[in-house]
Amino acid sequence: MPTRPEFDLDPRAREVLREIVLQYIDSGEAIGSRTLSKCGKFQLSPASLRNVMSDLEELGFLAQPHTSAGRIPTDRGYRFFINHLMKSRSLSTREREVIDEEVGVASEIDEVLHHASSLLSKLSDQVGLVFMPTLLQFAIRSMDFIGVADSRIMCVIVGTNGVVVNKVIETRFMFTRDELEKIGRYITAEFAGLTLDRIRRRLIRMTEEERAQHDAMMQKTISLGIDAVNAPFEHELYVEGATSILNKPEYSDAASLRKTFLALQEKEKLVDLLEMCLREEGLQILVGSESDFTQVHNFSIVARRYGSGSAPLGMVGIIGPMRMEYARMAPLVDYLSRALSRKIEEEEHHDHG
Amino acid sequence: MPTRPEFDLDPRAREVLREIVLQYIDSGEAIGSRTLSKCGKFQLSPASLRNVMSDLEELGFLAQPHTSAGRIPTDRGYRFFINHLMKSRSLSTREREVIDEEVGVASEIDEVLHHASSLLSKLSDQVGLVFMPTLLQFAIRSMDFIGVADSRIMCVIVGTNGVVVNKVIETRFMFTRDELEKIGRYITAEFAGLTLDRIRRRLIRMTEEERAQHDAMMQKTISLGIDAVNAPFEHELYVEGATSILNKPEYSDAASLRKTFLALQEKEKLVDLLEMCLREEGLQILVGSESDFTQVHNFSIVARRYGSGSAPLGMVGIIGPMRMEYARMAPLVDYLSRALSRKIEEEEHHDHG
DNA sequence: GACTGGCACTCTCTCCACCGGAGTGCCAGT
DNA sequence: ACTGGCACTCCGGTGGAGAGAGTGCCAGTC
Repeated sequence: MPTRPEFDLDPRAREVLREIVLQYIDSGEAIGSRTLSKCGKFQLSPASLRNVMSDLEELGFLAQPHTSAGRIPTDRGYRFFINHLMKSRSLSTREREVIDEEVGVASEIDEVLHHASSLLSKLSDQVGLVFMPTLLQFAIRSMDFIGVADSRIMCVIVGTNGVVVNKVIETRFMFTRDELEKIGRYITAEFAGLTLDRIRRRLIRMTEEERAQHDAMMQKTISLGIDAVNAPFEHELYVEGATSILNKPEYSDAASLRKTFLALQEKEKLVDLLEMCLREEGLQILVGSESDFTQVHNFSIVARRYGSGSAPLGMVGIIGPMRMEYARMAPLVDYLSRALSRKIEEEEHHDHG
Repeated sequence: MPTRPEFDLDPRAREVLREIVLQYIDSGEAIGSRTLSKCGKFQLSPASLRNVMSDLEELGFLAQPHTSAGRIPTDRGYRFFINHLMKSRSLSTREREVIDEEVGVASEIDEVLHHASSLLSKLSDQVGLVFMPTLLQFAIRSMDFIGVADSRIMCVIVGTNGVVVNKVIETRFMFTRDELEKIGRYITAEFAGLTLDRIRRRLIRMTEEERAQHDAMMQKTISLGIDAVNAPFEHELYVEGATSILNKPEYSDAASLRKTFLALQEKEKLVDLLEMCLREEGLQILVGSESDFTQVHNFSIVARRYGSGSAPLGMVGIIGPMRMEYARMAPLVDYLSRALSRKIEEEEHHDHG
């Protein structure tokens, strides 16, 4: 027995597996040998197909819900299908248009990201995900401060990629409007183009250098700058279209609906997962048991990084039951993430020019 | 037959109705004469109670799901209960503490409002609502502008009530950083304390007056000001805790769950409804048929205005099945809305001082 | 040796009949 | 005015029968 049995599945077995996965994705019901025989793709009797299916079950690609039901794919079956058997459907022109328009028209990247999750959800009929992590490798174009109340300052950071982030911070000092403008101008002039992380380190170094000089204004500037950079820019995770799971037969009973909704509520777990995915390049597909979270809830995730090549900004993707149309989801997520990335890179070049 | 039959319900019938509503709210099951007789509050036999119940049914306060079931309250029954029979439970100290802390601790009103809906949802075990309409009667403390890209300016408006609103607007002119600072300072100095609506009208008047003078800077100022005020500050509606309906027996089957989730998704309808409620002062309770939206979905809404007395800022409340603990929901919503209002008024006074 | 038909078996799902429980309305009696 | 009794209705659960779908295995065929 070879170490990687999936690579020497004979062509017929591959075809059978492929057909079972396709039909199961389509119908949601276990596939029996008779059904398979009647579909016309094989010139084999049910009995022969039973033998093939029995082999596939032994290899762990198929499983039976109960003794006398047809077979359904296992996680491993899906995985093999995705890696070796799937033929990605190309996007329809309509889908392409919808995405291009949504991404192209909106002026703010923030806005696009806000909408992207529900767009994705609509197009895929799954739950759309958009994740924007706290990025300390976020290069800034400008930083400004606006007084909101005596000791509360709103800090607005514009990134070189056009993303705008704002956050109210609590400060120790009081600031006049003039001071805030001055500080904003100073920090922007001094640090534009640097990442938040580097700015932070540099400011901290400056604290030490300045301590001797007793320059009150400089102290306030540094203090505010550090506060701004340290302020927890929260992860943002949009989970949109949870209602789409209401239609899925796998969640048709009230109990699993309940479980599933609650699972999608647990954003921390999803954030952890997406943060891990963020390290990898290219389209990623996680099936069931391939992560703790997806295993527990029988989810699959199709996601891809977006952002300029050098500095990924976040993840877009979909989450849904393991039985999903991978062949359609893959290009969809892929295309959207590329469209977003293109938009972001345009923004950056626009900035340099 | 009197025009308002509910006012001359004899005391015994009132007590029976009250008991039926209470028990039905508690159990969710239709109440029969036997159950009622056994509860001990009436020294009557089931047969006598049947007569009373039959009367109440004729008057439209009770209904039978089917011939041989007990009775459940109708919309009208709930209404009578709420108006004349309900004894509001006072909040537990724990509930009071949780609300006080949540409202007191958070520094930003925005933040409080963000959290208020999920707080309310948790405390009530219903769906929490927080609505913040576009308010043209929004008095400002300051207005500032920050360049985000060449023709895109982020406008940050701080209200006298401490609410911070920000929005990116598309402009016709290009602005330097200096110009933006100048404009912000000018508008803040000139218009602080006025409502957005008055600012808009004044700016429009100024357009006409200035047209002759050819002051480029002034033109840009007015143009940007008008853009900022006209920019659609969207209604914000937070609908939190939709998962709480998963537990309610009235939505236990998949079909009604589906309908209910989709209904809560239709935010426009909810916004319309809450906007209407905004006109009324004090705690409002809408039961089933009392509005189109609640009728279709068998919802009830308990909501109350918040904001300073003179200028209501929005609505907080809960939405859930008609069978809800009105006696607990009413004081809960009431207390939260008062806490929010207090917070907002503090903020305003703090500003004047 | 690969494929096929046949057969006995298993498991689920649906339909239907049945019955108990709960509740009602009505009536006669106190 | 209230009560007990009685016949009736309707819901919900239970249990068995039977159909349908699928399997495994075996013996037979090319």
